[in-house]
Amino acid sequence: MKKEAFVNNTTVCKMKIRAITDTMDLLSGKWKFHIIGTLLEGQSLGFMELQREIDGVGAKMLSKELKDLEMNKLISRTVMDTKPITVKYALTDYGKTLRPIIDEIAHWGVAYRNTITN
Amino acid sequence: MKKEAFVNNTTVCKMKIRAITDTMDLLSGKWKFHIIGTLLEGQSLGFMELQREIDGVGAKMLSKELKDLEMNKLISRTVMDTKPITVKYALTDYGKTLRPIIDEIAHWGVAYRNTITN
DNA sequence: ACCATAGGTTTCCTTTGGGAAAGTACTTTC
DNA sequence: GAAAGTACTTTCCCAAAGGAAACCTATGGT
Repeated sequence: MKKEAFVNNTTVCKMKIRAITDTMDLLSGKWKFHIIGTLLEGQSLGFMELQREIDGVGAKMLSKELKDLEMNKLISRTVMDTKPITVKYALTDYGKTLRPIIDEIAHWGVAYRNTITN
Repeated sequence: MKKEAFVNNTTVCKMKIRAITDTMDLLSGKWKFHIIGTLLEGQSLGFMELQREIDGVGAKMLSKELKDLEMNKLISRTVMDTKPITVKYALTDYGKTLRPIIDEIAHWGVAYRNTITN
């Protein structure tokens, strides 16, 4: 008798696994959590503002990650009719639903730091 | 006057950003969420069991990710005195504290799928 | 002897991620 | 008219991630 998966073999678990994969696909990369985290605090920020806020990010990566997030409808990109031209990035209502995830992760990270430093 | 970061420049925000970085460092890689998610369901599993449960993971990556997680005290590795030798992996109490994160991510992923398919 | 099982490690290879710097285009300020 | 600011894109390059397959040790079954 050949052995097969059993724990993850229920419909519920398969859904859960797929859900985790889906979410992490959207949020993969070094900067997405930082961008979303920053936009959760800052409401609406320009490109250069974001680059200043997010320590270490280069223009290329920021540009690319913003595009990814925009494609997935998590953030909006609005070109303002100002001189010089400015662009503002903000979370969509949909993107804002990520707050619980970000908060859980931040919360865990704080607790983690307290644990290892004691 | 040189422009500087302001949104992320408070002590609270710096802590939050660092916390997110910390957490994601521990959980980076393609398989860690899957391993933890599976162990949250399965309690205690052997190497081959994990490989069967986690669709697509190769022995090398599984081995490496398990080592990473063990080093960070998120899982335990126990060699059993059986013949043939077996090893069981389980979440530590500390690793179990990741459940809210995993659950939030899974929950969001399910909602996400419902959104895009409508 | 031969195969299957458990639990890996090692080698080789390809793909992806990511950074630095330069280039584009337009506008305002000195 | 030169510099500097906004908002990128493009190119070039390197390092890290990840997969496939072979290999290793050991035991038990037929």
